[in-house]
Amino acid sequence: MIDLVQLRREPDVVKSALARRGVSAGVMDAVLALDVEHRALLQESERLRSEVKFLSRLVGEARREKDLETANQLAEKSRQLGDEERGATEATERVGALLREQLLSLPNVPAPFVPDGLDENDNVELRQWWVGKDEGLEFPTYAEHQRVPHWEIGTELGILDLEAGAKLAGSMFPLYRGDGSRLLRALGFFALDRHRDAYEEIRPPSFALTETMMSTGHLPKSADDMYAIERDGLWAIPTAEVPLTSMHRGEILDVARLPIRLTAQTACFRREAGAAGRDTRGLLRVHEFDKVELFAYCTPEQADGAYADILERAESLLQALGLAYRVLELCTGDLGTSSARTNDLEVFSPGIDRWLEVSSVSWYRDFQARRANVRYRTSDGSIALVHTVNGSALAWARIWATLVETYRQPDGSIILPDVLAPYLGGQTTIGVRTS
RNA sequence: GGAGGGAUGACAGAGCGGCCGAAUGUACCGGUCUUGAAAACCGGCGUGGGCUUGCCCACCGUGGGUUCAAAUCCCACUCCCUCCGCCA
Repeated sequence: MIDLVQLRREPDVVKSALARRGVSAGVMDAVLALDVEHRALLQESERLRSEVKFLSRLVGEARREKDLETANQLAEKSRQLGDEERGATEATERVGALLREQLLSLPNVPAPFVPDGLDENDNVELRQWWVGKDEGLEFPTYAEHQRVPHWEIGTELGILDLEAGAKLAGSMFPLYRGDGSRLLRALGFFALDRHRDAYEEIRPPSFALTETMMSTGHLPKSADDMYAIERDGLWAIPTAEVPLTSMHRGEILDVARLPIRLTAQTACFRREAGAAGRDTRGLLRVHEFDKVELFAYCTPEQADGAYADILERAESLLQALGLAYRVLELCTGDLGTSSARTNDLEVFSPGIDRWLEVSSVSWYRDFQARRANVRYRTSDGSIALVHTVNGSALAWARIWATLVETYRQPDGSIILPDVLAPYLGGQTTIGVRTS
């Protein structure tokens, strides 16, 4: 949620910032008008309330002095005012709810340097990385045996069984088996271990309350993109960002504790409601995938550092795995609702000849903290909203796909990067022919 | 799933219709004293909102209700604790 006080104080600044994200001036003016109306109603209902309280005190005093006649008169007057107040309060709440609803639907103010644009085509590529780039090597040319899509490799080696997954839960619910399942497990352990030096590992619930979903901005906007368990009022989390952002909901943190850095691997559930028919093959787009998330609660001053650290860690994982990738600065049109700035990492998948998003690092400024009411006490005793920053490191389904394609050998087997060996009992090959 | 007990400020813990936004203690901040510290003493010490910046309003788990007036009474829900049952 954006800052209403700021909107009130510098409407033109906020208006022009949100105009970059396609919010019309008319919408903003409507919000401002609601705010004016709300405050006027609030003043009136508070005035009435104050009077009722004052009269009630007099009733008590009159009673104590046994002046029942005065007491009854005052009580009658107070009752009338009370009726009036009830009406005023109802109106105030109705307008307040409307205002809040409008405010919740507004996106975050983008960082000044975020490029203008309509959609993903206007994102700006910042850099690319591949093995040997520093030594002057060109972008890798992939051989024929690497130009095989992962779903074919998976079937051939018996490590990915999409039909079995579909049988159990419908299409786009993958089932990994044998060494494929072990590889997935290894990737998660590998990443979590690398973040252990600075991030506390969390294993949160996979479901969250509506209130929790509101905090991150996933509700009310993205309800159709999430799985709901209506009977119990729960939603399946689309990312660990959801529980991590709400871990300190409603708290006032001591500034000495900041930044609080957390990491978690969870299953991520996505209905992909708007993506029917797109990227349906293999692991490109699935309803459930595992992802390690990095997260930080911090002061505004710490936000840049926290952001850089998360981005660096995500890149470092890709480099350790030897996968070619590029870094994008998302344009205003492709930015998530809650985000002020986002960098996507896309890995190059040779089997399908495409860049695949495997990480998204975002700075939310105080947008989520305002919804979730996460604050901190500064050294001078005042209270301010924290900033939240998070990023994936990494989303494993697409990494899994890219790994088996990139490291496929002429004989069809896979030789994995050595860094994974400790997590695979020393094994680095899949599908080696022993004969 | 059954029975009972509970939820009050950072923490502990009073209050159980009327100056109660809330006693008291601890912690914390400032001061006096001291060479310094501790102790002692004095003062301060929740959050959010509105406007005429001095006042007003809201908040005692959550949501309703009763009343002139609710932390206090009634109803529902949530969570925690104890016991029983079931269970990986």
